[in-house]
Amino acid sequence: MSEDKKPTEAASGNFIRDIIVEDLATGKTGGRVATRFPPEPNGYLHIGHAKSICVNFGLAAQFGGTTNLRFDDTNPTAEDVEYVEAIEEDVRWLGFQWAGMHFASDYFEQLYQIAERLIERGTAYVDSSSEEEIREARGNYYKKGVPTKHRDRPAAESLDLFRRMRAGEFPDGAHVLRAKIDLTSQNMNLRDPVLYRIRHAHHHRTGDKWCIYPMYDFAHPLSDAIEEITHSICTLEFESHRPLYDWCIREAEMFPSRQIEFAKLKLTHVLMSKRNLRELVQKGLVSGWDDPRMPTLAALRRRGYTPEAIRAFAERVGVAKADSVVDFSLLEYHLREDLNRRCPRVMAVLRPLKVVIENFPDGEVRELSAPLSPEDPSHGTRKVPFSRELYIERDDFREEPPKDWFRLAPGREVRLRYACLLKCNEVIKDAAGNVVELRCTWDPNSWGGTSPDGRVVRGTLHWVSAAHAVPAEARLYDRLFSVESPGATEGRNFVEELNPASLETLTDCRVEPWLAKAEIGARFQFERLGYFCVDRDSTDGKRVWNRTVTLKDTWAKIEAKSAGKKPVAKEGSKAPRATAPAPVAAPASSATAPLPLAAEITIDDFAKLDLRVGVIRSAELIPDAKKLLKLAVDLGEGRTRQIFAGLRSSYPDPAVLVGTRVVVAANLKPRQMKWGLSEGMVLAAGGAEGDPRPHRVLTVGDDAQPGDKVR
RNA sequence: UGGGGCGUCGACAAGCGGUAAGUCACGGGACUUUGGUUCCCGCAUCCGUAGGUUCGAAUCCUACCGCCCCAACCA
Repeated sequence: MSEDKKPTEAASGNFIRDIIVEDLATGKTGGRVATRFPPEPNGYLHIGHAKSICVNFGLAAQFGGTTNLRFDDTNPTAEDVEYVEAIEEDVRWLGFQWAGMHFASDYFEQLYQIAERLIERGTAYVDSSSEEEIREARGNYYKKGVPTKHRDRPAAESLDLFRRMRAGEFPDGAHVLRAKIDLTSQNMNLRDPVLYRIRHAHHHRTGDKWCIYPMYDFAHPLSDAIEEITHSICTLEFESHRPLYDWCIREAEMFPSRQIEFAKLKLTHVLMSKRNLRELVQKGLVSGWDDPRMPTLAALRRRGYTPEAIRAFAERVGVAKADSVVDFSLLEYHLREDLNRRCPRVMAVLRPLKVVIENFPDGEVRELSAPLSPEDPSHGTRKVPFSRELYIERDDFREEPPKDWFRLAPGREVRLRYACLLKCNEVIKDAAGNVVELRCTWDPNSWGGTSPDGRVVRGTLHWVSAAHAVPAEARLYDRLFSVESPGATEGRNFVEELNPASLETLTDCRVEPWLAKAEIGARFQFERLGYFCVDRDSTDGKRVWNRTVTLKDTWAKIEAKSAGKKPVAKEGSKAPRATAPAPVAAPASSATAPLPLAAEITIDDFAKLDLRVGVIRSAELIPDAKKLLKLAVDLGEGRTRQIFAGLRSSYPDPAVLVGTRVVVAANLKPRQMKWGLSEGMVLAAGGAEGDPRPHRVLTVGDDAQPGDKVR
């Protein structure tokens, strides 16, 4: 990279960048970089397209090049103007500007002329066979293709037919123009691919001017060539089309655009195919293409995602050729990062619980000035009213607080953000026993929220003044699917994998008065809750707030962990069963350490494990391994299995394990380790409280026989 | 019974013969008037497997294994 045009961002390179740098160095493209984003206007753009947009526009921009927006509108029966406008809007929203906007249909005349030339040269011919006949003659992966009877028809005859095809003399399917390449090619795309077909259909741009339309494989390379695109970046599935791409350009003797393929973006917990998305819409499982739970750009925009976050995400994901599925949490990370930087902080109570401050004068209203961003003073401040009756979040009060709880509870003291310290004296319940009100007292010396005497108050709660807060609706969105790969499980429809809690609508929320006139699309952080934006369903009287994404919730994690810690099977417990819905020991794929249950492992996954009773016949330390023990486990299979388990720290003297009846995941793929093959995994659980040992193996009663199934 | 592509930490992903970057996730800690942010620390003796070449291999060679794509008049 000795020349001036090098990547501006020193981020790790990618292979396309390398190719461009190389091309620039050798002057292959005349020092020019031109890319294009070529959507077919037959649907809405989604997050997967966003990556492609970022790659095309990003790469060109990085090298001072240009990017065209080109609609690949060669199939009139599938396409519509409605989509071209939506696509334009999405690209613009993402923050990109195209150098030129084109349509493949603009080139129809040119393309037609090229086709005629091919016929004259004898490299294309009109085939009058039926679709089935052509398919049959084309052969398959193992059978070479054979010519149809029209392959050697004189050029003049083909030309005449082709002109009459254009003139509309024939019905759909009567003839087709084919490239004459190689019927015996191992690449099916080269077995005389169809170049033109007859379609008496109205085109969204050319109207009824044409009744023959070029195929993608013909139109795409030539459109690239016409626009002198230097690097035509597309996805992996077009790799085997590249020889045809090159053939078309060579035969047409045009600008040598080069096709480069990369892996398209896939995300966990998300369905991206047009077919699946349409099904969600048509079945009414979502409210529409821009339902904030959809992966379309229109939906993400409505949900409150920012273009910056999506671009940063795309950059981080990288460009490579390996099929991959990116963690949804990576997208959320970039979203939060951007939102954290830009959003003002405000207070809103989603599930109100009334608090009456008994020692605060009735009717008095104090106003406090609170910063809109504790970190960035440039956001300014706003006024927040404070009075005798407030609302706090229901979730912030527990009558019987768990361990480590530092929010409100009877007799406990918390801080009301920016206001004061507050102590709960009494809990008022309705006839049904529901908590309906808290009677509290405040410390008048703590105004502002400071501790007057240095006493430590760990919890800080958000709140609103009951009389001043404005009612609002909140739509709490979560992932649409509860499984990592929706639709991937055999025999199960993705509809069954929808997350039943993907939308929770709360209609009785209260937000601080400053928010009463927030504009549609405006984004805020509701302190301690998440990022929200105003939905277009809002009315003057009532705003509707979309939750874009929650804040990270360490407390939820702590609570989940302590709930999961309840032992499913204690050491020496009798029955060989692990019935708890939240098993504490998860099968680590690496068998290097029995981990506490990782959140990604679902109950379904756990159910797939074949858990069997095994008796440890020998156990020894591995001299050069920090964590591993080498076990020989008898599963009643007539031999022992060798299993490496990360239990060394828990059992410094492995001899005590010999003879122990343990639970073994028997159907895991054997894993080759440095010291040999590990053929399974011994389940272990986190130690009981106070137990210094990190893990204990799950054991079963003496009556269990090696090989017994554990349920 | 064919052709093409790809296999590096739980997920992405650098690396291009000189001895495994980074990010997310995860775990631990500091700080904190958001259990947020921020900041520290930890997290692949190993690069699908097996051989080979080399002083030296994730990088080169060979074989094997696994996954993805291709037999539309879709794009």
